[in-house]
Amino acid sequence: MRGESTPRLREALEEDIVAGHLRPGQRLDEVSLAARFEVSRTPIREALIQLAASGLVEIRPRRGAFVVLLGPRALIESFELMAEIEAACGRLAARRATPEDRAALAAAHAACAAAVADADAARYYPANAVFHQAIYAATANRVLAEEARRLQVRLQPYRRLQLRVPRRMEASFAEHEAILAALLAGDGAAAAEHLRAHVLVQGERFMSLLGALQAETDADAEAG
Amino acid sequence: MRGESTPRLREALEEDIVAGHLRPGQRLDEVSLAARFEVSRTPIREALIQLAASGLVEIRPRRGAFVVLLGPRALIESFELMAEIEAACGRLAARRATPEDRAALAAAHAACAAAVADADAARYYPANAVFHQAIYAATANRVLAEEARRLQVRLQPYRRLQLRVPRRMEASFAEHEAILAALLAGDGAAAAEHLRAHVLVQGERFMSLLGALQAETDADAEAG
DNA sequence: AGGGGAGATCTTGCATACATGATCTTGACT
DNA sequence: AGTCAAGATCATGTATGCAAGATCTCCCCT
Repeated sequence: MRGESTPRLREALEEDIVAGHLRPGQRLDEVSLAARFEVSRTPIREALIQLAASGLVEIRPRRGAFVVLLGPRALIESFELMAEIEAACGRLAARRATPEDRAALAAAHAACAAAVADADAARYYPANAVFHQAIYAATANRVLAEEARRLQVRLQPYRRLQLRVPRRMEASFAEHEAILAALLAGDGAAAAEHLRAHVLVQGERFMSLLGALQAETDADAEAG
Repeated sequence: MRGESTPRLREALEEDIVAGHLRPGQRLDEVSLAARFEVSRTPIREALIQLAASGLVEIRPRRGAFVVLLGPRALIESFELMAEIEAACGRLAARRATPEDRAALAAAHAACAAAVADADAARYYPANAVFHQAIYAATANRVLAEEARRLQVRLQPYRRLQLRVPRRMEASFAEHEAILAALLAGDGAAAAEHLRAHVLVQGERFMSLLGALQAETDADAEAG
């Protein structure tokens, strides 16, 4: 067997979780996964441990591994942390962005604009992620950028639901405009504030959506 | 063998690294560790993977595990990230600290004061860590607090060297006074600024210390 | 004498085996 | 009929075995 199957497994599982193929709360059985990927339990276990460390999976001793299901409180707190991290990125990026960084930011913003023009939400969300990653890169701080990226991945499974929030895409894009302007103007404080608000409002809208979905689910449960 | 040896191993290794028993850059041989802890390689491997995820260890494929040795650039970036995280903690803690949180902050500060009065650096540094953790706790955001704690642990092996910076303890304590005052006054912006500066200055002093030590080592190498 | 390469040795990465704790099933009792 | 307990069943946690890559050594060649 050629080596290095663990990284492949980790990426495949991460992809499945982030893409929503594996739902939050779902149990991840080592034996089934081993069968599915045609490897032994050992590399599966190692991949699961890594995913647990990155916050996508929770391992309960002797009980198994589960796709992390963030409760309302943990979700709020995670969005708050994300808001602070992104604000920090904005502060630093505004001061340090190189001409290349600025070009990348503008290009990512343009990609978002194209998606908005086509009202193509399925294209907007990846473009949005790229825009944010361009901000991380412009901080010239890889440790910070990596931290931001990890949090982004961790929240990805929940962001997907936002596709259902009406007119969220247009609102998000308008916020991006203000963020980009502040960044290009080198105004760190403004960029930080716009980013903080941008992420927090996402979190809030998401939470209210979650409440609506929960009510819906409860109603279904009663009806059924 | 009764189960659950991996968490114990992880903590023991983390302790050894943070306490400086295992030096940055040192190789961690699975077989030796297994012999030392009287377990098989399997739980050792799993503990190492977890430590790699928390940033204390680096695993190079097919090459083995090494205690992470942050280069100058990564160190600067890590301190910068820490400064931003702590600033965020300060902002939120100033607004949200409960009476219990305030009491804990005051108590931690008093412990620092006692160590300063006795000029006892060995006691000051743990007390300092407790003070900062009290700030994290006061944010009422466990996700953020956990993130801060993880970074604190990650930088711990390097902070130890600061014991050698002259009058650093007094300077640190003076900065704590300003931080505590802002927190108790509910002034989030001031608390954030004081904390950011506090951590950044730590990082800067640390880096210059590192430069001095490096020069010393080089001189020794030439002399030897 | 120094550098490079072939073979030996060692370590990691993965597979498999086994034991213990968790879960599920079944049956008895209230 | 419902509940609880004991046994069966199963999954996890750990140990051990094995193959392949990395490192080290030593010798040959320039």
